Order: sequence, then C-alpha cells, then structure tokens
Amino acid sequence: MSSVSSQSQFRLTQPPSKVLHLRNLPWECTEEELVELGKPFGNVVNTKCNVGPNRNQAFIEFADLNQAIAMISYYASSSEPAQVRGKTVYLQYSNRQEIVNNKTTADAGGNVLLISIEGADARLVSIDVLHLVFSAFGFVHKITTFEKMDRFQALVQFSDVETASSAKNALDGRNIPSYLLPEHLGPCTLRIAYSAHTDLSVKFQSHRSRDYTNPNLPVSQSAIDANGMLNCVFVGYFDGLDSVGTTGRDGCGVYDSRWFILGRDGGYLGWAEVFSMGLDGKKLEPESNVLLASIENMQYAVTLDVLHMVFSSFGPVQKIAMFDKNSGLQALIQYPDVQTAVVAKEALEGHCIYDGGFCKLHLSYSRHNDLSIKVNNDRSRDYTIPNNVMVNPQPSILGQQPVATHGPPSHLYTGAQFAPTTEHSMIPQPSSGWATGFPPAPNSMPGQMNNNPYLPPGTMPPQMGHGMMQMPSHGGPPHTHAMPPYRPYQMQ
DNA sequence: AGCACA
Repeated sequence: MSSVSSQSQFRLTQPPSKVLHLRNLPWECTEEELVELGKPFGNVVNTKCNVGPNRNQAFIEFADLNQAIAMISYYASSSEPAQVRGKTVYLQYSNRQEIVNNKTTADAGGNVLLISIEGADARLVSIDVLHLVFSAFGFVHKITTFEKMDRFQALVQFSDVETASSAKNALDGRNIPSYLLPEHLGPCTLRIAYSAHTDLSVKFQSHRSRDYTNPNLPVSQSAIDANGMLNCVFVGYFDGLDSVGTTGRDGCGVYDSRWFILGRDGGYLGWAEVFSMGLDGKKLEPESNVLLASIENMQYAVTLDVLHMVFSSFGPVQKIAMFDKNSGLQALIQYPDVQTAVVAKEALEGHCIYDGGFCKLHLSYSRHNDLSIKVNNDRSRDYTIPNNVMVNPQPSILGQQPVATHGPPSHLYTGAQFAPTTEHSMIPQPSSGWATGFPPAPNSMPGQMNNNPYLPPGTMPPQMGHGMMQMPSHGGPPHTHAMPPYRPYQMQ
C-alpha cells in the first residue's frame, strides 16, 4: 500500500540490524575481504559482495546484533575509515535482518560457471581464448557461448565445484590478459557467477560451443577455419618456472610456442598452447613459411650448408638459423612462401640426412614468419643478402663434406644425389630443383633412397591419405597442388 | 556512495 512508499529511501538513522550494508567497495572485493573487515567485531556468518549495478556494494551479516553495532560504533568515531584495498568503505545497518540466499547454503557453487564478458570487443573473444583462460585452473570439459540481454556470455563446465570456484575466485572481475587477445581489442572483463547447470549439452564442436571430452563429436562448419582446422588448446599446469622464459608481450606470454598463464597475484599458474586440430582429432600446427627442424641421432655434424642444400631442393631458402636446444640441434629454415614449406615438410619429415638413420629430421611449422639474421656465420645465414654486404666472420665452405663426429662420413645428400634412383622418375634434377614443381616423393628423402631400412619405397607415411588430407579447404597434398612458378635460384 | 534472486 501507500503507507510504505511514503518513507524516504534514505533515512538518516537506520534501525540496527545484524546485517550491514557496505558501499563504495572496489569491484574486485572478495567475500574473504569482507570477513576480514568484520572479524574484529564479531562472528561474520554470511557475506554477499559484488552487489548492485556497479558491483561495488556488499553485505556482512554478524551472528549477533551487538557485533554489528560494535562495528558501526567503532567506525562512527574512528579517525581511520573502514577500508578495503585502500578504498574507503561506507557502512550502515542494512534494512534487512538477514542476508538471503547465497552462502547460507555454504558456497552453493556448481561445477559450471556463468561468464559474462564485458567490454566493447567482448564478442570478439574467441571460445579458444576462454578455454585457455579457464584451463589454467583445471580440465575444462565443455564451453558454450551465447548472447543474452545484449551481453556476451559463456558457460564453462569443470569437473567439480572446487575447480570451478578456484577459477571463479581468481578470475571474477579480472580482464582477460591482453596478450591472449588480438592486439586491437580493448579490455574484456570477466564477470563470473555459478550456473545452475551441472552438465552442458554440446551437440557440435562449433565456434560457439565445444566439448573437450568428446573427440568424436561432429564438427560444425563454423568451427573450421580457412585451412580446415579446428582451433584447440592444450594446457598444462605448474610444470615449473625453470622452463619458462619471458619473450612475449607484456613480459609474459609466448615461450617456445606456449603461452604461460599468470594468476591474479602474478604467480605462475601453468602453460597453454594453442594449436589447430584436424577433423580427425590430430594436432596440426598452423602452416608457416618457416620450418623448425630438429635433428635426431646426430652422428654427423649437420652444417648450415648441408641444411641449405637439403632444404633448397624444394624452393629457395631465404634464411637459416641454427641453435642448440635441449642438448640437440635445431634450425629454422625460411622459405618465401608457405606452400614451399609445406611441400618441404611433408617430403622431409622423419627422413634422415645421412644413410643409416643418422641425422633424422623432425619438422614442424615455426611461429615465425621472418627470421632476423643479425650476422652471417656458420650458424645462421641470410641468403637473400649478398655475401659482401653482411659481415661474414667465417667464410662459407662450400665443399660439402660432412664432418664426422663419430666414425667415417656416411653418404651425404647432395644435389647430385637427387637424381631418381627409384620408380619416382619425375624427381627433378638439382639444376631444375624445386622449380619443376615436383617434390620428391614423401618416402624418398634425397640421398636416402638406397637401401634405407627406414624408408620402404613406395610407402606412404601413415599420416598421408587420412581424413585431414581430404578436406576440401585444406591446401591439399603437394602432388595435387599448384607449385610455385619457376624462378631461377642461385645456390651459393 | 545509498539495499540484493531469477
């Protein structure tokens, strides 16, 4: 009726209540901080924070009315105002007698979180980034995203309530780290609540929903990028800081193709790696014009010139950088285009530079697109710059003799050995090299064709001919793909 | 800086 509405909304003196109303709180304020604030005055039995349109209000409920009175009285006469995170907090008795809902049922959280992403660019946050962020706290089973009330929201399902609550506690009110977002995006803030759901229903892997527990789920077209790949995230936890460097933006981010994830206190939470997944569930790396080669079983020294020769069979090698990694040798090989790198990778992967299984190549796509070669030496070279321009402290030795580290040199692959020795009669000669548009058959690593026990002739590597290769939008296997046009290329 | 579920 009207007798109630005639009361002023803000009375100067509230009747006492064991519930206190707090305002002007920082929006990051947690329940724990509220408990800390009230504890000196009595037993805090319940709290509620992030209340109101600005989420800067809260309630504290004491076990006893006198405790609430004690707190109000204290701060009424104190020279030091109540503070949370250095912010002055204003206190008054609530006009309710108890805090309803919420924590009375003792952290009635669920294993599913409801996430609202706030910010002008919230809609541009990909499901993969969300997965990455939340995976820092445990295995994410499923994610669905949707728009509601003009807000971009997501449901994130964890295994259990504990994991979900740790994610909520750490991330609620936080911005998604900028280094996980495309550079042009503005801040995207996470607002997190518990959902009533316990198990999300995900019918398809799509750009809106993912089920990370079911690799057999149908993939909707919307989840597939131009290369016919499904972005995915792999995450590890707490694997130690010693292996983590700081090379990314913001002083944190990418190391060795992994993201590492920092918690709210700046502490290390874990690492994550974003990659693309083929429809068969296999991990695919995004293609690149730069290949990362690691060399296994390196009985013979692999020199820059050897690498240059091997990789030049598929196209002009622009740059090579060699370095030691995990007590092994790795090299980055840069081609002018992705196609050439794809062809080279598929042809060379798993093959050996020397007979007998020595110096086996393992190739992956690098994240780099353009290597910066500071100096031409025996470990790195920029073949696009004439020799006399760059300082060349060690003259290149073009006699292609492998340096044996153990035993006599084996057969080194040289351009001359590129001549067909098997049924693959179309393999180009070194003079025409890659330019003929036909790479060596995948099983016929140059120089490896004779009696190589590792490479039965005419055998397709197992990864060939499977689902991902058949996908129409994929670049396609090299023999069906248009090759780069012929451009004369001078070997040094 | 001024009272919260749905």
